[in-house]
Amino acid sequence: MNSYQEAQLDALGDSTRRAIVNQLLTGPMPVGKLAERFPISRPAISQHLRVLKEAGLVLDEASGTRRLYGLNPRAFASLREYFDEFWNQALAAFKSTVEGPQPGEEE
Amino acid sequence: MNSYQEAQLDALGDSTRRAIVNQLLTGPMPVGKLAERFPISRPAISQHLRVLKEAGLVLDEASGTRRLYGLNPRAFASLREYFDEFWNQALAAFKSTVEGPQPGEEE
DNA sequence: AGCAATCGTAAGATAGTACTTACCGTAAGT
DNA sequence: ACTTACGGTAAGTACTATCTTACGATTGCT
Repeated sequence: MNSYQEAQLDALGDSTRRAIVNQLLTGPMPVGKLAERFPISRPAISQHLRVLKEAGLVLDEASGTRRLYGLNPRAFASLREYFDEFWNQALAAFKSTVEGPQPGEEE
Repeated sequence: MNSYQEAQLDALGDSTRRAIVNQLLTGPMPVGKLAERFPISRPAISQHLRVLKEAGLVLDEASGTRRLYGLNPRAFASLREYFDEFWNQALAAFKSTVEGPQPGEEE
């Protein structure tokens, strides 16, 4: 029900950002190191990281001239709960269909 | 790890499609009825439904001249498991950071 | 202080995606 | 058979987001 998931799902709607997140699964990483593993430029990675950060999916920490980015476990716990709840409701909606579909209900 | 989630997250990366999914949470609905509740045209809804269907998030069933669309509970169960697994790994990556961050590990 | 390394941001170009209008096919009703 | 209702598809347009290049700011090193 929360509106946080809106931004999170928007952020995960891009395959490059999902790849970044997967890369961070091995542990925090500075921007440059991260960009080396992708065929796109470092600023592009930086922009993606901003989106992920605004969505709360990643956390950043300055470390000298570098900046480490890592996953935010709480965000993924939140998403898990979201789909847990969603699955329950979807199942209920589905079952009510099988038992008695009322397609032509008026507004 | 499955590639199914790729298409599913792509599909859920659009706010209109998320709104459609939320609408279907109350039960299956024909396309026209669904389109009435949105400020965009029926073909637009139809196109969104195609994306959702290809991602396996919704199921459709012909009913006379109408076509009922409903949520696919299995897809959301799959997403829930995905984030469950993901959360575990993210947590592990996060903990290993706190205990001993190795930022300058060479490629 | 000067230099090198790392990263964020701005501006512009490119590509992708969503939307509309128009059209066609199919099913039900008269 | 004709008409109406419903929905999918095609083509074209508009918008949004992604990417690149260029620049500036901050930190650490000598």
